[in-house]
Amino acid sequence: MSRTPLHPTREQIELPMVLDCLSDPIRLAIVYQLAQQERVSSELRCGDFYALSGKSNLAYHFAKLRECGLMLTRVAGTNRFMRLRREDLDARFPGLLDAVISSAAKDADRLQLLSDCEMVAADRN
Amino acid sequence: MSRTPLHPTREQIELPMVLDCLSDPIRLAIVYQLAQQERVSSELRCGDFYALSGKSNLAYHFAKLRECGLMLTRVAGTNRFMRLRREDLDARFPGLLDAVISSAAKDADRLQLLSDCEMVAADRN
DNA sequence: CCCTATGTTCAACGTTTATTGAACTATGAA
DNA sequence: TTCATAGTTCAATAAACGTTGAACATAGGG
Repeated sequence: MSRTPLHPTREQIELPMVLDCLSDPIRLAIVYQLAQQERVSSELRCGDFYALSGKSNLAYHFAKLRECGLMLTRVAGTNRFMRLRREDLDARFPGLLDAVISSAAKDADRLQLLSDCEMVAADRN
Repeated sequence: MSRTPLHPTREQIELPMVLDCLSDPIRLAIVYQLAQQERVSSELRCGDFYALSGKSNLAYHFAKLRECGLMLTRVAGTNRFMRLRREDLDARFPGLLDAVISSAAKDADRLQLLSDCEMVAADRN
């Protein structure tokens, strides 16, 4: 396991890659949940998303989210804590992330977004 | 040639499909150019985009843009006039289209966006 | 030390995607 | 009618994508 995964610099974040990353339902759900978590200013672990897919598939999506600059991974022991790159994204593409998040919230029932209770349930597991 | 291509209703427009559509550089350039054209409240023909790719490839991208609900095609003689579905998109995903357009404008040099002169040049051809 | 928990990496697979050129359709003009 | 123009459709190709399970790496707890 590499110590700290590579992330692009703020200027290296590209619009098409970000949009492509957000276009996958699982990745959109991950980003959405990370955005919800921002309000409590804490991070989430990979295992918090097992309700969405298997861990190997999640690792694949996490890598995509990191490579395109949407999220940041911090290694702590055997855990990886992740959070949105809110400041970088707002600087590069003002209003974009919020528009996507609130659009996703409007369609929460169509998109397989994890509710808070599902998150807690996955957490208990 | 079918008389009028099928378009999804406003409610059928899905966020992941829209984001995926916008994630392709050619389609993003098309949408960007259509957004510029909104200011003059006129439409654009398929041939106005020949600078971006060949016409068969453009027809493929136009179909994608229609199917995901981003644009509308009106048949007039041998021409097809296209415009953004601004009202529907703003109703479904408030602020999203504008955020994408202005983000694209900021990165105009990285993204292969057609400038106005290139549009005119392609038009003369 | 061994065992478990947490994630990543790899190979394999089937699917979808973007791109190309050729064939086709339909309209309008001469 | 004939010809040119504007776009679509089709078939073929190569590349990228998402998903799966097995193997691997690493850290912490007994």
